[in-house]
Amino acid sequence: MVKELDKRKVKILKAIIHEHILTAEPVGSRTLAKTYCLGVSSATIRNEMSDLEELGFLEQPYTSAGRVPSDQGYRFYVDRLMSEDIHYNLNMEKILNKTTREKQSVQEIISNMARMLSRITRYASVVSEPQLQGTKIKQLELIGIDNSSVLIVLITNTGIVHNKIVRLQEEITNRQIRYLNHFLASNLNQKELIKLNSSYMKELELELLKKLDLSQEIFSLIDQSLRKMSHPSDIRLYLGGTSYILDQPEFNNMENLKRVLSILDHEEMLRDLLYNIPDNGIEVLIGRENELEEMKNCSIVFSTYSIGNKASGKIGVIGPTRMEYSKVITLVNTMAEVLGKIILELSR
Amino acid sequence: MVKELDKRKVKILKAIIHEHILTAEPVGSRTLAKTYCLGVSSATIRNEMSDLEELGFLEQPYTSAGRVPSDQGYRFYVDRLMSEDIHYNLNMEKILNKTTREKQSVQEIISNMARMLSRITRYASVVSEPQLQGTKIKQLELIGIDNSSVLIVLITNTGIVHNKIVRLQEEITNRQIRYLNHFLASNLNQKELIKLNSSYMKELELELLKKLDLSQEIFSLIDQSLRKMSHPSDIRLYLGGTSYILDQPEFNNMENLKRVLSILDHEEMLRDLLYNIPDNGIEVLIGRENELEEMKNCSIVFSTYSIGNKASGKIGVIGPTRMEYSKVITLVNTMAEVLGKIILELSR
DNA sequence: TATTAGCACTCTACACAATCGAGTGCTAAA
DNA sequence: TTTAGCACTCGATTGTGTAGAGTGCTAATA
Repeated sequence: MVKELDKRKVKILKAIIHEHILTAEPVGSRTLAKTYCLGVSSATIRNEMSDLEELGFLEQPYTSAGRVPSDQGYRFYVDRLMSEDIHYNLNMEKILNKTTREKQSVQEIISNMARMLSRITRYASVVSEPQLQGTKIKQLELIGIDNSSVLIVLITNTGIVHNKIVRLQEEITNRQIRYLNHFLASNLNQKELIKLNSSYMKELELELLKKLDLSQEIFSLIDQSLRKMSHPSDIRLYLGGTSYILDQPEFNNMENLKRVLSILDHEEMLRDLLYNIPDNGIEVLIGRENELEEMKNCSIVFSTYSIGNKASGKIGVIGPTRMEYSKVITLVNTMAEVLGKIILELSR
Repeated sequence: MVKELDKRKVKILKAIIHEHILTAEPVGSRTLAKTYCLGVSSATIRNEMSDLEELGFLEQPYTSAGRVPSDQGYRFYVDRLMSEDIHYNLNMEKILNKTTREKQSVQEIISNMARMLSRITRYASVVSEPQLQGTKIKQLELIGIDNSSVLIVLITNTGIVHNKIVRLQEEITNRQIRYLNHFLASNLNQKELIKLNSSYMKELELELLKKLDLSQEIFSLIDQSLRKMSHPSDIRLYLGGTSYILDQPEFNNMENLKRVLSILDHEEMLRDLLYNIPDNGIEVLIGRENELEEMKNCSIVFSTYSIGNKASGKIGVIGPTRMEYSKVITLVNTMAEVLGKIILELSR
């Protein structure tokens, strides 16, 4: 689809993108000729720029202004040009390892990661907990609170703890709870959450009822809770650095700003956004490439972190289209890797 | 300290405050004379306004502009004048009761409360979990995860669940965990968290070690975790409607906006702010009355919700100084009451 | 003595014009 | 094919004038 660009066009496009990322202003041919050693005059550059615009890589805010990279321009940059720029020094990994490998719960680590990521990039960051879908139950245990309510505690092999209080219509004894715990431990521990479909659960229920004189209420509540806890909407999101958005000149405009912040303010929207990102490695959505009209001036750089070899959670950054892609991408990649490793290690 | 104002001055001050809350603009004498039936001419109002300014209740953005209420002006309004305005219809309570009393955990209810509060007031809202300080342990239970790590689950009588994974240097058997659970249940359940000072815990530790062949490690970890879980910094805050701030004309100015949003972005700051608010009923901090320079253009209306008769958590609103105090105060009050009641009911 | 009409004055906001300058596109020469 | 040169465009900036809302003061009035 994309026509090949000759070498000089590529060079110029790249220079324009660099300059624009730096200044946030439209880039003109003279500035370009002066500050970058392109070996041609501004007139030539002008002609090339005109071509690049026609090809869709650049945009002109108004006649006789400089050019600004289009979404397609950034896309080309990210896909083809950027790799040459990645010199970003990544002993980062060591630093991350050190600072996060203190005695912390997985959830604390994730929250810290979000904070760090936004502090380093100066963009807003979002990190999700590991999905429960792909993970196994490490422990499922009931704790009796009083004679008609119990706390269901789910610990996954990824170290995430979920809990839910359920209230029963009828009473339950400690003996029954002990039996249930025993039963659940032997039938559910080490099972993958995703395999607990309703037919399997039905089977278990029947088996349980044979052995224990207890109405089906408690079991169906456990079933429901498990379903709820492993539902995407129960996965927590951690965000950091929302207010960095304000530092970006493109959001000096109240309209744009309001749009973006209202998305970050609504967790369910954010969640939708994340879950529409495919799971394969790093994913960059530039401008209108994401489906939210409100985010048309934003780019989204997200990676899936994996625990072992299971796709698991998302980590990434939301910033203006004029983003420092090379830095952000390497950083997000590294952090995704480190996060996956840390959680894996903790879940050993 | 505050000189008594004669009746007419009060009437005028009140009119100005009303008008300014409505329009967000400086209020002039002519407008006032026309729209409010004050029975005097604009000239008289001018004189009175001049006096009110001298007394510190009004401010003038620049010579020959209208007047704007000062912090002191709002303070006077809130303390002395507002009560007459509270007609805000509060079958609210019923609505809240209905919508929130579904099967939800305390944490979900709190989070919903924050959302509701901001949606109704159109200001940013913050709700904190109940403090752990004043509450009792309902259950403290260990769940073995593998032979060197356990999950400590704390359930308070207010229905809040905290948990923490601890990793041990040495191994621990299921039998030991069972014994520990038994021991903890009989010694700690129903105890107030605040009474678990170190001497009491020391005592328990000695007693435990007599009976169980286990190093002191696990017990001191439990002790630490309890301390950490009941520490203020572990109490979660739920905020809602951050982006409503953008709708307020006083925050069209980027500087102000950035200041406020960066506070809302930093949980620890917010926490400080909340914890400096005294615990007696509703508290209104107007403009510079709060100690954060960044929030000098904001007012804070917070109430402490109580569970039974124990002061417990905070619920409230952050908005511009030009706030609809009467509405917000009644609303926050009601929500605090309802929230307290719901949690009490759930913790029965 | 308190109130008010009247008036001069102040200051912002807004609209309009002039100017500047960075940038373009085109043309013709190298 | 490249480039120097030039006319042209258009936003940003600056300046000027005006309208209007508001004030404070003074003198007249009840």
